[in-house]
Amino acid sequence: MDVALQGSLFDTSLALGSLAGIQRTPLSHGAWVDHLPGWLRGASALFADLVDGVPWHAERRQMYDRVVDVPRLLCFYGETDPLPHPILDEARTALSAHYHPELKEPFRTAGLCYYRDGRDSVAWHGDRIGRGNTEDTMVAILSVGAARALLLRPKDGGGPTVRHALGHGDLIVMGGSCQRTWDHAVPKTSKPVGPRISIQFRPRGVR
DNA sequence: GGAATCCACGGTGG
DNA sequence: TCCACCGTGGATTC
Repeated sequence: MDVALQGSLFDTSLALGSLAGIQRTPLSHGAWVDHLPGWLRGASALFADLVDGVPWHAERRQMYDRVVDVPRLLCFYGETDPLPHPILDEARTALSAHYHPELKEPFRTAGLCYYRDGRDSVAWHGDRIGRGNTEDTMVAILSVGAARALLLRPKDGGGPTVRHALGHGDLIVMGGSCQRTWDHAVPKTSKPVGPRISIQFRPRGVR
């Protein structure tokens, strides 16, 4: 029996739901985005464990005439690193199975980002794997904590910006040519917003 | 007048 | 070697 059917007694327990309700948004150039709000129930427990349990790195970066703080905290888990929470192993396994065989190899790495408040952000980019790599790669993102906007727009400028709200326990998967032909960003916001952690699963490493 | 968008800037890693 | 990448702040547009 699906735990989700057992009723309110377990509403706050940490568990993954079914992936059956994923909504796919087709984009131009053969890109697509899948969205499943509230995939992870009890996400507050995961958020709290990650805040305390992950060895977050603050990075600095040379940008023109000065060194600036990267506007988020980071931690990367390579394919041989144990993930910081068992539910993340479950998520990675479930996602690898669900997206097979379109996903040609399983999700292996996990990149974690901690957006402390509305001043934290990530600029427009596509997740490339290596230089000059033209192979399409799928990225699955689990988002916990405060809701933030994920913006997507085509790299060639030929189309409108697409906006997704990333809420507590939501799953977003970018696939097809998305990393090659589209950029995405989490912009800063002046609205008061709490902290958010994203967990990005990929088949192989990106820092 | 605040929010959203665009642009220029250049050292660096792959 | 060489070029795409990345964050900020000012200008511009609503």
